[in-house]
Amino acid sequence: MERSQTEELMALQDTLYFIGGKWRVPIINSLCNGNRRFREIERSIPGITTRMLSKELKEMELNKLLVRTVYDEIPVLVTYEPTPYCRTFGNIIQEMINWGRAHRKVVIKQ
Amino acid sequence: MERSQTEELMALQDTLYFIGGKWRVPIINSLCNGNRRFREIERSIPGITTRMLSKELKEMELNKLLVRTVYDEIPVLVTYEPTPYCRTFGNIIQEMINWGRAHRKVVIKQ
DNA sequence: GTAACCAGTATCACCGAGTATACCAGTTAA
DNA sequence: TTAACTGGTATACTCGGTGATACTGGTTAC
Repeated sequence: MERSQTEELMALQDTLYFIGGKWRVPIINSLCNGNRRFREIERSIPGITTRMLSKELKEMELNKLLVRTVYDEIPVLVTYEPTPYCRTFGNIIQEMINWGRAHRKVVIKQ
Repeated sequence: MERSQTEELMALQDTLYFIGGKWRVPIINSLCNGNRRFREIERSIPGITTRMLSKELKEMELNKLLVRTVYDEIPVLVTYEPTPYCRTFGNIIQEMINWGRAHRKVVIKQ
């Protein structure tokens, strides 16, 4: 019981660390919703800057959360494809959406 | 479809905003695990400082996530009790624990 | 020819979440 | 009487995540 409480907490904190900042989860969600191109993802997340999106996508590629592909067409075409690993986060995102809907209220954001 | 994607994103971002920092979710988890007293909660979350715990608990009381009760015993006894509203976050926490367990790996934290 | 799109990069600057450390008044156990 | 516990408060500091803004090189549509 004492032991399992500690183990639970560690798992929880790993997940929180993975979530990290403000944009990782919305980006995963956007990818899972079928958005693939840079500007497409950008438009699907109002408020995000190209800088933050670019930074996150790079990190997510390193962490095997997505595959970036450059097609040698003219003009150049770049796609971001979520990996199966990325999609394992789907349950949490769904629960977050459910909770957000259920507890909709006035929330002051900056 | 376009509309529902936006609505989904808003719900998601509300939840992320609610989670806020590093400590809110571990504290909710600790309360849901039955911890009630200040030092008890503090000990259940290695790494947290009294300052952060105090700050979070105050905010959570304002947000009706917990009820703080002072018992006029000697010595004074203070308890923090999670509200039903607080407990609605349980599903997300459980999913986070599940994900963290499944994707256990070396994660560099500071 | 110019405006708008794509896929980003480059700087600069901020600010607040989080850390570190010390302290307090009261109580209890050895 | 000294140490350790309870339930916190006070002060100072840091640092990195984020925002704002501008720019690039190429392409396409009007």
